[in-house]
Amino acid sequence: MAEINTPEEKSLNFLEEIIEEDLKSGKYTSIATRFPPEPNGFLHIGHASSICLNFGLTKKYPGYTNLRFDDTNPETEKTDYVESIKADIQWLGFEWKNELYASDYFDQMYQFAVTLIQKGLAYVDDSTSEEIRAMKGTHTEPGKDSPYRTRSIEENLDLFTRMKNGEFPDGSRTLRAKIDMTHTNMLMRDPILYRIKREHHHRTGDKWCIYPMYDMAHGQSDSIEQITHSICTLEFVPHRELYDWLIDKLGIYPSHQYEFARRNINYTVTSKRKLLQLVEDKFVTGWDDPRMPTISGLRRAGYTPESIREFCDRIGIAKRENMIDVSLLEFCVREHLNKIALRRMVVFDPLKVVITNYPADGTVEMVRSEDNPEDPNTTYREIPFTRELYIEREDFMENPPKKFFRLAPGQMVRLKSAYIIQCDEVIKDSNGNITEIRCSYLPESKSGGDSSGIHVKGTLHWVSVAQAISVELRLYDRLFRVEDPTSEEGDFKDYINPNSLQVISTAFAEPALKNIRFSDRCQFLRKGYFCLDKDTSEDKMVFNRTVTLKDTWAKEQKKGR
RNA sequence: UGCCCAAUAGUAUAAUGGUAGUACAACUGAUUUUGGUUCAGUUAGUCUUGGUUCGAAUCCAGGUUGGGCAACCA
Repeated sequence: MAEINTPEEKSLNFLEEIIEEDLKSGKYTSIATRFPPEPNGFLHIGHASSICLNFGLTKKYPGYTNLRFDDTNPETEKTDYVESIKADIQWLGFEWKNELYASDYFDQMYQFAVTLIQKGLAYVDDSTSEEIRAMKGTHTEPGKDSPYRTRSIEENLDLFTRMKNGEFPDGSRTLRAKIDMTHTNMLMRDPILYRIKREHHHRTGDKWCIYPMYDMAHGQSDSIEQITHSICTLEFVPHRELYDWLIDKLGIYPSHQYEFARRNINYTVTSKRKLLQLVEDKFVTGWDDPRMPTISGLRRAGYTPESIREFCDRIGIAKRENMIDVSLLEFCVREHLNKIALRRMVVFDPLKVVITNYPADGTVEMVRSEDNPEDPNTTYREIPFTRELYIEREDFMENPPKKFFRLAPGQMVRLKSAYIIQCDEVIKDSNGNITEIRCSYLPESKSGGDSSGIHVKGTLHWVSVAQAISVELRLYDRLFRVEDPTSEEGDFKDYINPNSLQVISTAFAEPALKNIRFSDRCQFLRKGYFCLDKDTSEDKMVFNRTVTLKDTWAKEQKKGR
């Protein structure tokens, strides 16, 4: 990526400030961060923000970022998810230093637990989960000590070993930290460190029947990897006290946890649980459905890594609750696509136009049009122009309102890269439906050599009937009809946008579209940005709409109504 | 009636005791062979009450509002 070396005027976010201070004071000479996904779902746009943050920090400052799968709950975790997560991070354009797993450290974590027992800081509790909950107290009442809290170190050591050896049934015993049952921070009221769970682990198989809890695993993994800045979301703030307590009592490398606010985006949801529901209940076709806010969904929709990185960069990071306008994401992708997309003409809803003064002998005239007017070195493609064309049905009105710059009886428009035409006659069927428009063209108005002296306000996209190829279009819109489906009454699924997908099975495209590859991005003139979908087959090309073009005319019409 | 975190235009984010700025959105206008792009402009903000100070978005105190915390989830 060619970064322009302008003087750094952009202000630092609060983490960059902390890091610069740490570097300046000599606390660290380089930093280490990690991205710690749990492999139990697909990555979404919120994760992209965290990825850009963690990897971005070590791109900006000396250091590196590890990818560490937080796989301490074998019940929900799968290798499939590991693969999709890796692919998504790479697609976003980031490289991790080491690919690691919390499960790599199970032996060390077990030793840490033993150490705590030996120091009299952990004990085996025989209480049921109901009993533990009951003794935990509430926000306003202190908890009560478990009757097993005073067991001897020897007994705890023996019991914990036997827990590991599989001598006790699932859920019958836990290892708990011995802290303070009256602590104002509920997490410090003797948190559970280890539980018995006979579950096949995606990496360690059946080696273990006890697994560490998040608090016993995360900070310890950070410490083992000597992570300097462990960045997580705000809901982990109360965990920091326990994070620090464990590192302190264990006397291991002091990683530090910092928290930022997770990013929320309107008109969508970003909770793995809800996303999973949308997939399972078939509201979408899969995790990579282009309407999903997952990285794979955005990728399939045609978003570019550059545009997502730009978006994450623009929204920044902070510690306050937020709801980001999805229009910023759309702005970022339009901004990038405008620079790189190949211009093509596709008619979504055809209306036949016959140029009555054009030769009726089957003449095919090739006109030239730029692939991208934004590119000073643009290439060109040839488009066949003939007597019979299709234009967009919405581009013609028999009784147009004021400011309608398109085709209407007696009105003139330019056909992009071709000629100016004038509408002479409207042909209707017996039901009064318009079936054809008869026009005349101005031969001297050809693009590139226009000597007609006539200026028209409207330019239309078009395709030649005989040479048109038919393609399928999938027009995606936002998944929800309300900004925040989670805060509405009832189930969030009640607020799904019923028109989030419109399929046009036969649209008419200029022949050059045939040569489009999967890596290409297109702008269908006046319609939006599109990319080839994986459902494309030998007989039919399928295109997904990434985003529409800004449409001030549509806005104008809405105001009128 | 606990503990923790936060509060700046509609949205997001700067200003780190000294001119409240930027981007998106919205709205005007100019340019345009895409009603796109580009360009120019407009609207719009420090939660509240006190205090410290020559001076407060910033520091302090009280209040208000929003969020998190009582899974053998992460």
